[in-house]
Amino acid sequence: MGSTLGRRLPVMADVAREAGVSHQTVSRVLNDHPNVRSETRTRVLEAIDKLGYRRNLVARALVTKHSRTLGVVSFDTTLYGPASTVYGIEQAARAAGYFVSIVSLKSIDKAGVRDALDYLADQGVDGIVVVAPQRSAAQALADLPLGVPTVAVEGGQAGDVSVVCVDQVAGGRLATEHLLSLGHETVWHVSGPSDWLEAEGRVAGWRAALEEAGREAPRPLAGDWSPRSGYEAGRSLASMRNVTAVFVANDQMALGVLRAFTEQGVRVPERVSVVGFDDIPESEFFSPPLTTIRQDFDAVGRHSIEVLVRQLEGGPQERERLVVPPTFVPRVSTARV
Amino acid sequence: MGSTLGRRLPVMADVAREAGVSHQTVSRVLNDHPNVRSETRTRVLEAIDKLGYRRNLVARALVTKHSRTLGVVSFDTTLYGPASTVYGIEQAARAAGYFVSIVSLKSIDKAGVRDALDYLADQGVDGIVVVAPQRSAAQALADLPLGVPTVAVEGGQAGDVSVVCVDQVAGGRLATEHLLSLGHETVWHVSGPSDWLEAEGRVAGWRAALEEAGREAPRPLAGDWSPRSGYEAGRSLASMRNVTAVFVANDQMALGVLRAFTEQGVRVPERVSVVGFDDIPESEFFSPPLTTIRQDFDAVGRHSIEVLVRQLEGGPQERERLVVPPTFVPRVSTARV
DNA sequence: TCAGGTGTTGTTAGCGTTAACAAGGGAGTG
DNA sequence: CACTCCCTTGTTAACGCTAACAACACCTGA
Repeated sequence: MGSTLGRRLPVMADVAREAGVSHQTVSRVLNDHPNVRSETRTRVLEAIDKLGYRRNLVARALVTKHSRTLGVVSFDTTLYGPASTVYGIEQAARAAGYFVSIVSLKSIDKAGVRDALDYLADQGVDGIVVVAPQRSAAQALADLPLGVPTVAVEGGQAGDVSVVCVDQVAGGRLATEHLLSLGHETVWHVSGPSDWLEAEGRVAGWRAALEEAGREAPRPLAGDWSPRSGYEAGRSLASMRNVTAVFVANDQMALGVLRAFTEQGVRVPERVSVVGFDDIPESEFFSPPLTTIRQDFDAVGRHSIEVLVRQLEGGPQERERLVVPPTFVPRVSTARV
Repeated sequence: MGSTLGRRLPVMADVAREAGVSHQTVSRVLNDHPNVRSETRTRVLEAIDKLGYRRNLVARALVTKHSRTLGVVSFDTTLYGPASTVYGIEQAARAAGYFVSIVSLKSIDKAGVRDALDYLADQGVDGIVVVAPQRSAAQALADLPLGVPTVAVEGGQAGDVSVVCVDQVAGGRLATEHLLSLGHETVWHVSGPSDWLEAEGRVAGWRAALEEAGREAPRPLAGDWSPRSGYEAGRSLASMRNVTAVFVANDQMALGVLRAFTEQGVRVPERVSVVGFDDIPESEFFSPPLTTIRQDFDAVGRHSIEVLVRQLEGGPQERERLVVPPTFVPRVSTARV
């Protein structure tokens, strides 16, 4: 209403004049200050409504020193994991009354992370969530003397900041133990890129489970998370007669493995069992439907905001470390020997 | 480093004092004003460096009335399409010197879109990109008298705002004509939810291609983009002996269709040919690899920012409409009858 | 020599809000 | 009835920056 097409937008003073009070009283009404007579409050609210006034958050931020904006630094939000995490972050942040400003990096070298952090700090964000799944990113974070409260997601033992992550080692164990329990002699592994903490954790869990069972760990095949790299690993594995069980570090690569097996006439799960990781929405409809380890990305996103907001509003506390457990999702790509 | 742990951050006046100039001169240096003696400039830059000064963008925004922040409203950024589009938007925006503030909606009713737009306008964004793939969202946009320059992505004929989109009708044609050219009598269709403009465009293209070839269009099966809905459609289709060609409105549903066919012993492409839409990274590794229609989401994102920035920096022009053509990606899920 | 331009710098006044303090009026208490 | 206290409101001063204008030095040409 009160459209005032070409004219300037109403400011607090305009509302004050309209309501016959001082601008400070308007401010009090807007900020739910207790000591305002209810009749006055009503009058102010009516004036606000009449003029179509909206408070200027930039001016507010200037004086309060809080922008109510959180920054998010992430790597390739096209991937399911980061996308879901960022989604969870955004939802939780908005629910907590914060805006979210995003920086998606294409490469995660130290300089990239540093730039992103500077960039966001310049903008005046109140806090930052860094989705730092690579060793280099976590490292960069650890080295940075940042003036803004920060939380790392999937960030390993990242220096002095709080961390929220999924227990990758437990996930790797879960997958491997499941395969061993089906009677497989040993379990092969297609890993993620070695620079990634998640990849490393899964390898560690896989290795630990094998060791505990007194089995030899075969040399892992390295992938890069892409279906293609899984496909290539799958071709290698298909040619080895002694492979009966494979733990693949994510579902996309598992898809590639399945494809390679299909092409080579290696039947899953009859001849080889396959376990993936992530539980992307597609895996249930792979051929065959993929047994996998589910990561609750949404929970990770939400928790990261909880930790950050607690830090923001509760003053400077010591850093936290929150671990979200993965869950086992049995489907049909695994079977007894 | 001038770390000044407990102390307040340096402001322009501090730099001015350090360099022995006025704060306005510091401002001039920072804004690349031409009329500054190079010796003075050097002195100021040294002072900035020494004090570790960073300009306060909030204060700057208050006086310039530009926040150099763009808002993005999107629906479920967990899906590959929106995620890729938003990624393209973010990259392009940052390259153009803008921050990006994101709002991901869970539901796209009119109220949701309106709230998101208000929310961003409050924050003081300079412009907004709305990824509005649903009729209701586009409608909401059309009805809103918004004070901020706005661009719609996939927004149909959205009222008075500029639109950037992929030519869905052409995509539907491409898929259907391909199948007809392989000698199929007719082409069945698994569509997206009817509220989605993209779904509607694909149906229209499919129908047009069939009509032009003088073929009867079978009743389309409605899905909701999810693999599961594709799976269910696939089960229906598998039971019909006269089905030889199916155009599925996205790759995820196509995966479900393939799965259902596999379960029912319907061989692809020997008995039925299947074409998808989107070209997600996984489709190349489906069983069989999926023939599909590729959407260049990245380009869409980039273009939307180009249009928006042009509008922002070039003053008020008339609205534009930019259409990105889809491309055909032949793989092995389609064959001659 | 002086008028007029040009390049460089400084001064002042906001931008729209909240914080801090001041002030006025009515109720409660001795 | 005087005094205090609290509730309500107003006044003034920041927040850190840019815009607009003023001022001064220097150079040019008549």
